[in-house]
Amino acid sequence: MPMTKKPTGNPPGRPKTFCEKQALMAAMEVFAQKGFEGASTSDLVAAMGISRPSMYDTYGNKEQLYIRAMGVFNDLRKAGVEETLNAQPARESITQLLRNCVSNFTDQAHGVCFVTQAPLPAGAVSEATRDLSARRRAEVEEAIMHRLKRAIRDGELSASTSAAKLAAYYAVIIQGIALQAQHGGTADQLLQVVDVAMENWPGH
Amino acid sequence: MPMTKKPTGNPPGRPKTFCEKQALMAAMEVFAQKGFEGASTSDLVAAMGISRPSMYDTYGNKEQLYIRAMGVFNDLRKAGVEETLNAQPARESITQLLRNCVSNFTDQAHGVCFVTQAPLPAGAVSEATRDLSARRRAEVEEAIMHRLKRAIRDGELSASTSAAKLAAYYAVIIQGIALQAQHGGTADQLLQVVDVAMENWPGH
DNA sequence: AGGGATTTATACCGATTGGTCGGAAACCAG
DNA sequence: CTGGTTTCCGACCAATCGGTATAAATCCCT
Repeated sequence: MPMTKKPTGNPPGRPKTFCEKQALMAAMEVFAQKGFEGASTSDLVAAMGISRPSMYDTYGNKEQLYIRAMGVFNDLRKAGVEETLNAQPARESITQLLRNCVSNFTDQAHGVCFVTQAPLPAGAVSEATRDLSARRRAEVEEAIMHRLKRAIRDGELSASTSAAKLAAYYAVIIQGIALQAQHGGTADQLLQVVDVAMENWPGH
Repeated sequence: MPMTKKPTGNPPGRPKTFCEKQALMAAMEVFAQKGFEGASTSDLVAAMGISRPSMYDTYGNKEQLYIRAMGVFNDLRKAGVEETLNAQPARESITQLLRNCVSNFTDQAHGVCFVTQAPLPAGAVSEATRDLSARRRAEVEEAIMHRLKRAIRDGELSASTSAAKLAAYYAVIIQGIALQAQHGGTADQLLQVVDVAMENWPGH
């Protein structure tokens, strides 16, 4: 009986020399700071530590890489938002959410272009990607709305409160904070804005 | 006595065949809709109806053209804001200002990139231009603050009101409305946000 | 008519963009 | 070893970017 080598179970072919998820995180940071058009493929592959053809082999093209990166960004963001929203009573948790936005968005290293970036330059990206971007961005507003509805069910807010209106309001505040932070607004200034914004919590 | 022709008073050389201000308005619209990087020189000269060298001869380069266009945009905007702010009592005029922002920013043709555009891509533009952009953008907040201070002097608002904090708050609301509008928010939704935002006018 | 001044626009520049080709290199199974 | 399969990456591609050189065209004034 001839001896046969035990199969390793490894996939055939030359193995990858980099971690796909790790490279994706690096790409996400570049996109988050420079935006879709501002991030060149050269920027991206340099940050990812791989060659340009490797990027194209692995992720397809720049737009698909952006979609993946945006997915990671929004997954992380959504998880953080929901954790914040559920850690305390409604009013306190939303206050904390806004404060977290201030510190995140005024943190140079954070990168906020996935939040502020305009409808990805109309011609530069497919319509499907723009839709996806809009849908994912709306998740934060939805999370706030769900939290408000729960607060109404729990009796924290009166049943006459419009959760949708209030959620849209806080979403606008968050976007405004993000934009103002990118334009040079300081954390101190924006925390005061948060105070003002929370003064009209239903029931004074 | 020889007859001498009467001088026309016109400048020497071939006369311009286009109106500088008109071309500048066209450039402003392109920048307002596409942003600095998104607007290529080809886009610009096409909209301006002139050749590329004419643009460079007249305005210098793309960045200086942007500065001029931003100047026009902010002059017009500031004038409109101040007119709105002074037409009525403080609370009503600020309500109107926010509503005007909603209709302007949700109007496809208006173009809002001078408002939302991030700190002009760090490398693409000189530091001086970024500073100028930040300074001019702050004018709206200043106009609101002056209006609030006047309201305090006039007794419309209590002397304990912080005009600076409140102005920063409304500025954030405006930026948030601009961004949300660019991301697909409708006028109806944003008008409701304006209602909520105005509910915390000092003194209920 | 002719000289000086200025604007015109075609045609071009080097640099950078997103994207690809094709061969060398590294793994598997037999 | 051999052949099949996959990844790796230097070199290249056409297109576009912001910006310019050049020469014809058009005006003023004498």
